[in-house]
Amino acid sequence: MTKDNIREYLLAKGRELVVSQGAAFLTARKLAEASGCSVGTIYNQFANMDNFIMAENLQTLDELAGSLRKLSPDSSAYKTLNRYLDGFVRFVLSNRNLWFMLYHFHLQASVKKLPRAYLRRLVRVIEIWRPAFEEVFKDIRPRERRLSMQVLWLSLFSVSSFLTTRVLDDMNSVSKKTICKLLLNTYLAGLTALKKD
Amino acid sequence: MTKDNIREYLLAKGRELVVSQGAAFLTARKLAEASGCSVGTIYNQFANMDNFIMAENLQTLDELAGSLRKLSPDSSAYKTLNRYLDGFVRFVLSNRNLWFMLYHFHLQASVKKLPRAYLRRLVRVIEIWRPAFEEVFKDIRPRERRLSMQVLWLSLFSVSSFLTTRVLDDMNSVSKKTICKLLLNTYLAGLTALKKD
DNA sequence: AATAAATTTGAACACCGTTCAATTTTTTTC
DNA sequence: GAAAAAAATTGAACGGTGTTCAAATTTATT
Repeated sequence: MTKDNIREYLLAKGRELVVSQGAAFLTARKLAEASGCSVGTIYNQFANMDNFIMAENLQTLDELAGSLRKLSPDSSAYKTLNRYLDGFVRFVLSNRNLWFMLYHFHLQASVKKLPRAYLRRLVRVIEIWRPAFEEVFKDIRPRERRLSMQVLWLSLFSVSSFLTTRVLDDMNSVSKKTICKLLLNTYLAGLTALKKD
Repeated sequence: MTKDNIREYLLAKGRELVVSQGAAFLTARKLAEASGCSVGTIYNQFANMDNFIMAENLQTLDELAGSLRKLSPDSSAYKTLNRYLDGFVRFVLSNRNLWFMLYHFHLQASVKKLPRAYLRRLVRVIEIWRPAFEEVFKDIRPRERRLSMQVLWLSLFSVSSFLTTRVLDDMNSVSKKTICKLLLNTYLAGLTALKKD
């Protein structure tokens, strides 16, 4: 822990805490203790804890993007979209605590305006889907296609908050992945049907 | 404020605070001051603040259900579904702070199991849509129809969290209502298309 | 070695939910 | 109506939270 990477060190330690103990465990004092410094040092690196959490969340979104980018295209653009969905669901389920924190903060902070950096990351994730999406719906007008894509992503992103919790287990007998696949493919089928008019 | 309706009085005052100042303003001490009692009295009526917030949320869900039930059917079941959506969006937008608290708590508490009373209210809202939904998709097998209905409701409910915030304003040029209508109708079109196979 | 700059520290502040012995109010009994 | 018993209310106190900032320490410069 040299002085030029304290920031990264704190982020790494904070990530550990969230992964192992949950987002609620991430407090200034606990982070300080885990990192072997005082609370003041944290506030030297980050304006406040919300900013720290935001920095963690940016990392999480970057990891998601990296994870999705690693996926190779399937035989059809349609199948590729499903592959991205699989990757998305898998990422959320294997990073439950991090994703929960992301969403929790998202909701908390979004009362005000969301930071540009955060919105940029969200857009970046959409951009990964876009080529496949555009190929499947190349005969839809760009404006509408763009909107449809955003609404689809918004739906999946919204529903993903429930993937980190037990709610869906109580309400439904099918798996979380099945729910997401049903949502995706019904929506895509709807777009396909509507474009024929 | 007689002793047999302290509970209701506290809930009413709490509601006022949330509506006018936001969910973050609802603390034990502020509620006590606004209600003209001490914090102890609140804890006499509610085991903890989470339970209090839950009680508020149950009220909110009941109000939503009441508001939807007031809507008369449209000329077709399909249009009726859209009417319910309108009512839902309108309710959320005109009760932003209450809905935000509902969702915020939902997420917070759902790390554990959600209370039966809460799940019952959610089911109650779905039940309002069901007749219209079943009429539109009467030739889908009951099992799949039920699942599709739940996934649709889950999507709308999830997305609704964003209706209370400014996120959608930043990402999109269209109105929030348009987004929800697009989601609903594309999904319904998808179901219609898929059932023909 | 002495000075200057930068960094780290952690007690202190104002909040938060929550508890519970002591007080006040209400009810019951005589 | 007075006295005793039961019930309800109170609010200081506890341990926790984010955050601040003067003082101590470390690092860099002269």
